[in-house]
Amino acid sequence: MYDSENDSEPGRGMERENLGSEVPATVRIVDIARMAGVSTATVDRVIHNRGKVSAANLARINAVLQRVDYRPNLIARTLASGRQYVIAVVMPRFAAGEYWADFEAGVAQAEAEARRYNVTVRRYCFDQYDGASFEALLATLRDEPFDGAVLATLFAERVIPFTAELDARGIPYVFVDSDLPACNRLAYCGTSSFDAGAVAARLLCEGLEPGADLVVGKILHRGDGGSNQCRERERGFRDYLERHDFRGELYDVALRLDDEAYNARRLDELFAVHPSVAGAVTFNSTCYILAGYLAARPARRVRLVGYDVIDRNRRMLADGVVTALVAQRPEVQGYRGVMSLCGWLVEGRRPGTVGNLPIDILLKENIFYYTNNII
Amino acid sequence: MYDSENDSEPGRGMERENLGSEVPATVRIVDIARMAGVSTATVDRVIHNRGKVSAANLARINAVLQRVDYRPNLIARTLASGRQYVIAVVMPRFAAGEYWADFEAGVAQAEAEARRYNVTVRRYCFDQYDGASFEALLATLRDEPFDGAVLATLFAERVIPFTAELDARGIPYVFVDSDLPACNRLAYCGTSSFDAGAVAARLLCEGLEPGADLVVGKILHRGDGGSNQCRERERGFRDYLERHDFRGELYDVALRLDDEAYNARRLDELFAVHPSVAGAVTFNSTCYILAGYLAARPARRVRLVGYDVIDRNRRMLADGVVTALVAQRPEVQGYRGVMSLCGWLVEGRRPGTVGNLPIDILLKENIFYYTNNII
DNA sequence: ATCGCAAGTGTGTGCGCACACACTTGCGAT
DNA sequence: ATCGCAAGTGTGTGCGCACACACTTGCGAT
Repeated sequence: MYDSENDSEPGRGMERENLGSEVPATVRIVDIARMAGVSTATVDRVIHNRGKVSAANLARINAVLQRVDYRPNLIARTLASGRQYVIAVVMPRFAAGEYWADFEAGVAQAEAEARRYNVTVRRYCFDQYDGASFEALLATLRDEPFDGAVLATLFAERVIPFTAELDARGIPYVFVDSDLPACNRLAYCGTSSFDAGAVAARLLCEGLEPGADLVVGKILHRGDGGSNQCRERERGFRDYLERHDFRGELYDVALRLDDEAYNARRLDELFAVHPSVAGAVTFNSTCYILAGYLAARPARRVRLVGYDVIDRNRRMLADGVVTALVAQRPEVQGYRGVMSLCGWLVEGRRPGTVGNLPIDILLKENIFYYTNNII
Repeated sequence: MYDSENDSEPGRGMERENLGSEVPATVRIVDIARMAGVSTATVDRVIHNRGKVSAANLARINAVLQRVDYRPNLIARTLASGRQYVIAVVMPRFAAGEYWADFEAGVAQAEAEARRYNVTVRRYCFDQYDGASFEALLATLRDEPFDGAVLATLFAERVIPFTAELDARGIPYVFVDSDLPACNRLAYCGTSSFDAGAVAARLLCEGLEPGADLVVGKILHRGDGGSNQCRERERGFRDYLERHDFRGELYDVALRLDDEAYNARRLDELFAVHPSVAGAVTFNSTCYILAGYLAARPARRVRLVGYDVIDRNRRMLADGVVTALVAQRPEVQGYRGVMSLCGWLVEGRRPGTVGNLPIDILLKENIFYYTNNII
């Protein structure tokens, strides 16, 4: 049972003398200095490991620190220290309403909060469909000064060697979007892509009759095998089907971002050849492309599951064209990515290494409230 | 497209003189005082509306404030001002693993963060199944000093007159659990209970054949009509059924918290009389009671939907006994409830009045990651 | 014997703000 | 003519900490 009191509070300014061996409610550096019989500067040296302290004083001060459970006043620390930190956020460029716009909203909120701790955020954007642009951006970053980085891991093979450089420079980094456990990251803020694949599979299969086949819609990258995230989701998706004795076929169809006519031709073709298709899935946020096609052909009863609550998907879900969306709180990823780095730099507070976010399920009935995920 | 630069940063300590009519990167009170030709104290009076400023100076200072978009350094403000705030959190008493324990976790995190702004949190707990205990607690609160309150609205009829008292005392308050829009609350942090009822209905009906009947499990309160939250959810639930032409019957069954044998008897009886029952729902977190009964009788194929991811429900969901859970992020409610009040008291930052949280859907496939919802 | 230097140590200042306190001015009451 | 008082106004200090800087001490090199 919980029913505590939690009284207390400093009484600061009242008589703080004559504490004898008592530990005052809130301990300051001067208090420690007095208890250890040294000056505040020496205490400061110990607290910050600046060296130049005699073994005797070091021991004495550490003993006091131990005893009183000193917690520095971060407010005062930030005010006193002019230390400025720069956090680099490496993420895809985006237009309004796209997936990464939500991520950016989280970054922006973190930026506003982190400012008071003398932390500045700097964005570096690349083209998510062009690995070369990412490579070029990394080259730029080699000459940029920053104290920590948030890295979107879309191009996993290129991220990995870069993190080795960061390790060498002693710069901490946090992953978002998908994890690369092999790297020495300070943290990962995102969902388990593999399991998010399984969730999509479950949602898609729920109402499907045994013989049904599926379509997998894909947007091809330039010279790459697709984002790390999408590959992992697909693995999880197929794994689920396998474990649940799915008997149908999966047909890949390559779609284009901005070519509705082309997409319609490809899909018409596919449905003509395979009339048994009764479900469709995309492993990124472009499920609105398939939805747009299906909305115009209501006769085809196709269950459709995709990822990410961007405006266009949201509408299609509310309209009943999309069956379900699986989402991963991009704003939270942006917010936490920056804030976890901020906490580490400013306070030395180490975040949980793998902070897997919940995998959210959105249906027509609950989509309206899916917003406002950051605290 | 986003690809900004965001350079800048103070250069504090460098030459800050000779700024002419330029606005320095970061404006302090002394800067404003200099620009307005007054002392910092006079600026301080204007900023805090302390009065005792001549009309001429007032106008001049306000003009400067307008021009430079002054943003007080909250760090410095907090450090300088010894002002202490107390936030009262009025919530049900709980045991580990119960619903309100999650809420408390959020309160605790907020407490830790708010401490640095000289904000103290004080809990006041009542018995959620006993309206009289709530009434008694409110009586206590009349003599307690606090600067803001977070109120769980289980006993709506008793909360409403109390808020009138708070209004009279000029104390801001925030609702959690369920909203009471008629009150003058600073904010509401929680889900739309009505729509959360609809979500449960959708999840329950999804795989149900037309003629199936439903059971509604309830825990009776002492001398009350059930919590506001539960009543609203039930309204939403029934509304959904009506809108979707549900033809079956709904049978209420009154269960007891700690009397397994009793519950089994009542349920055996009910299923004997109504073998057509194929779905069950509870409108609070006690769905594990029904789940425990059904787990021991695997022959009955009953879809079961409930609320809140407490340990016992989580286990039953993972085991496949519970079909789905609807959840409302209690930790976030606790966290935001306190923090929104904190922001208001310390910074004068007004939160959004109705911050409806997302309505979360948990299935066997995504329950594992449902944790860690606070930032 | 003298100097340089590393290892220790303490004093003083400022971060931006809030607020206590002292002070000035002018006007009405006596 | 003098006093009290309200309305304005400014100076000074401290919140807890970081850090620049000056200083002392002792030892090895010359």
